[in-house]
Amino acid sequence: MKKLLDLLSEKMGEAFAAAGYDAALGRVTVSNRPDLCEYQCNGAMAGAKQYKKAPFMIAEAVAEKLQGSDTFAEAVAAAPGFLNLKLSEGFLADYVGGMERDAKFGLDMPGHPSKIVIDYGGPNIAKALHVGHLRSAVIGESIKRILRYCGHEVTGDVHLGDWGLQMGLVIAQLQEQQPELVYFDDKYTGDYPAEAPFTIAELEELYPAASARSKEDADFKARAMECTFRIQSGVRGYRAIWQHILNVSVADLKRNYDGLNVEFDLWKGESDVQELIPDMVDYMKEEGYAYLSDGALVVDVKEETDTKEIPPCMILKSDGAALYNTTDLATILDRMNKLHPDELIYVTDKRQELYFQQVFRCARKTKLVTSETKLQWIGFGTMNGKDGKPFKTRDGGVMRLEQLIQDTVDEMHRKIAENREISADEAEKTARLIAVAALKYGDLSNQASKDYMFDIERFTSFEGDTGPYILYTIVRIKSILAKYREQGGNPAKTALRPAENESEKALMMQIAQFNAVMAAACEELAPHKVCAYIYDLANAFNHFYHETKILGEGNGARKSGLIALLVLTRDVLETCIDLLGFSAPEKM
RNA sequence: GUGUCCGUAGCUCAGUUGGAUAGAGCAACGGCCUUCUAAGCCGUGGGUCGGGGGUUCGAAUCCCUUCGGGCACACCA
Repeated sequence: MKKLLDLLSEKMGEAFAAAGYDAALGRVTVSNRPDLCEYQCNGAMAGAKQYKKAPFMIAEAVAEKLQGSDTFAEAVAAAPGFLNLKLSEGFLADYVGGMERDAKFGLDMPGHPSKIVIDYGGPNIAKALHVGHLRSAVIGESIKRILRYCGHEVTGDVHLGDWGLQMGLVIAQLQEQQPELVYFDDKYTGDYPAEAPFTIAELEELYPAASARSKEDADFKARAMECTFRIQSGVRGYRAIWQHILNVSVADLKRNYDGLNVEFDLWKGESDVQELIPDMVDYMKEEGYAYLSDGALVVDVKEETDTKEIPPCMILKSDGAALYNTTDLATILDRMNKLHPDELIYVTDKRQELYFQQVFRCARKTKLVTSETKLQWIGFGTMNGKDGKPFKTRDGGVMRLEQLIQDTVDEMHRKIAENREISADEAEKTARLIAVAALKYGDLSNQASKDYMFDIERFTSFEGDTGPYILYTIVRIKSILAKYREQGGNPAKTALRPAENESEKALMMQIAQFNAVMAAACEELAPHKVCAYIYDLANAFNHFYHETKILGEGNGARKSGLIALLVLTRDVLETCIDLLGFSAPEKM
């Protein structure tokens, strides 16, 4: 379906043309003066100079052409040259009715869907997820869902940090604590146990201990590097223990991401592309892209138009070792070979902007990607505490993500329990659902690129622009529909009718924005636009709800029309929150 | 130093890509439940859009300048 504003602009353009002016002037926007009109067109003012006429004259002439229109119930010229518009209720009902019958509420699917790989999450194995991982997961997941909803073919990859010195450190520390483990016996030739010799909790203890120790104990650091070398050169005991670490970590990561409704299609990591590196490096050398600079192998990525110095992209360190860039480039190569994507999207901390600029330029220059491949990077800001500085625990440490979620669930649980009577089991489930909504909405309602302030009090509040408020609105609708069914009604057999009061019309107009908002959110990879939209929609609904008796409506046809509007509102809201990555309970 | 992003109500944030009187929420104050969830709704107060110039019929939005802050600037990821 055409977007409502495009449709209105077309009609307006026809009126401009009929009055002898350029149809392109007929662009219609939502009114910024709701007291005066519903929609407006400012084209008369824009065209005044071109036609050397007073804008008001143009507006009047155009308004004249719109009299008797079946689209606009009202079209009047206002000084100095605005065209103030009100929609015909019948036209609006037809439009919204069209949405109702469409599986995607009037959102057009692309002629050629894009094949997209989105890289987000980026956890390290053997380390607990912390609050820094929250944004990548939440934003990436939402963007993935939005792109998918808009008709693209999207693959989400978690891109594990499962290679390098961090692995060696963990294993060196384990060897220190349990030297008797069979994995460390070079003479052992039998099978290794299927069961890991540690739990996730024990595993998470190893890295901090090893990291601290390596800073003061040179011998230990040397052993860690030796361990790293052994894993990387495939010594079987070390590979076996590494595999255990991977398995135990991934199982725990899945559990954590599950709790946040975050799902990855691929659980690939840095380790998966290591074997591609030697050939890739050779290729870059042979083709003359890479050269030695201060001992390191680099590819120049400067461009004429740069306003600042862009350092070259480093491929190998001066000691010949690969680094993050190398792995990321090899990953691009791997994805291009296996998935043939049209587009690659990365969701990372915004501090990595320059880094990704280098990697992208390098990938393009060295033809790892085609000239058509779209490379997009989305940098997100820091989650700050109430003091405006990066979020920390009370004692200044890094908070585990699990803890943050649990705190939010507890807070939610407390609020639910004090206001409503529900069973303990129900309360726990509902608290978790609302907590996830509170966290995600609190994050996603901000522009991703900006820092934002994490405030558990505010996010878990049922008042204002919050996740819980959105859920509450949905639950309210569900509650009415449930009662309607109890009374013998069937919401599926209802039909929309033209609005009969202002708040009902306002609700319908808000619903009608859906496809435009979704297209913009998809185009700009901007979940916060979906948040802003459902907040407006929830407000429009609550206003309508307050003014309109629904179940008490005596006129059967009208009641049926109202129920149909409720169903549509609920469906649009639930579709949107699903794209944000959370869901609503039946009751709360 | 270079580059980049940001500065909007006491606080947290929007601002439809240049339009009318700059909007929400929180906090404060006042009103609305015998009626579909009052976790709601309605209303009041609160602003030289960091400052200064410019472009334009018209600027929070575009350009210049200045102040203040965040971040990044090849062998970490």
